[in-house]
Amino acid sequence: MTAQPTEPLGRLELEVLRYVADHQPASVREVATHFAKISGQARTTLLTVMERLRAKRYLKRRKVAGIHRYTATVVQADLLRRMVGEFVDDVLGGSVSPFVAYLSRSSLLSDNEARKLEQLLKRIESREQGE
Amino acid sequence: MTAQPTEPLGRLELEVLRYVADHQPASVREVATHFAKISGQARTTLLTVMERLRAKRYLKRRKVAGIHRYTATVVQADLLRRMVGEFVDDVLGGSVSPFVAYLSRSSLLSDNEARKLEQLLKRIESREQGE
DNA sequence: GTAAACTGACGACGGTCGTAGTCAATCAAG
DNA sequence: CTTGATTGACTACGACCGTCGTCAGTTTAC
Repeated sequence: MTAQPTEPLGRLELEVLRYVADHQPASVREVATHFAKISGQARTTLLTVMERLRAKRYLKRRKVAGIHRYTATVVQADLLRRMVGEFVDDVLGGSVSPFVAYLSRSSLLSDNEARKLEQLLKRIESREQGE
Repeated sequence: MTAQPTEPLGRLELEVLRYVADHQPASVREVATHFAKISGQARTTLLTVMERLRAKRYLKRRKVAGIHRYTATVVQADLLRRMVGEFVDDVLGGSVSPFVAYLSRSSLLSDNEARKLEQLLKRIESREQGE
């Protein structure tokens, strides 16, 4: 396994990384145009963020026709999965049940589904202890 | 509903808040002693963090026998649920599937359970679209 | 080929957070 | 009481991050 980048990311950094991952290989201009539209940042802001992402090894770039095109160094699914793990550890203190509580009340689930999920998670929780 | 505090929290702030919530009403000294043991911070660091938490309305305090005792203003379960929501929105971009991916590979689930979970998720995802 | 547009390197700044020291006030012990 | 420990207000500082301007170099369009 190639050494994964592990530095923490800020909110915008994360959003940018996600956007790039979904539109690779992306130029600064493209990304900047997108974020200008949805949240108004200046082009250089995105340039900076993308370069920081590159310094942190989440992005790499290569010059194509005089313009840098950025791509993610990590498969997005892997990244997200790892971040879920960090979140569960750091924020939820290792317990997964708040997630279920969230899902249960999010109106994304029927009562029946929520019950099933909770059952499932109960089993998980009991195993979680011995970590 | 009483206006919930909504400011973002840093990692330590969160940990402290959790600790206080689990040991209320807690004094600075108690909290500081705990964190000194597990991560080595100075007493004044905890004082600062707890006061910031209070400024953000996550903690309140009252003087008992000459010493301030802090308590959480929010039920921990509610707090966690809300943070899960923020996490899902900000980090996962509104989709719950990375969470399931995490669970599936966390060896906390049997293959069979993972299958069930993924089935459940599929139903959720199809509804998630129109949010 | 000259002007206009675009690109990217660099520097900067303010806010937040983790960190902690200083110092004054308070409390407890002799 | 006087003294030593405890408590808490205040100040500070560095790292990180979101933010962007400037400016020089490059590419494009006449």
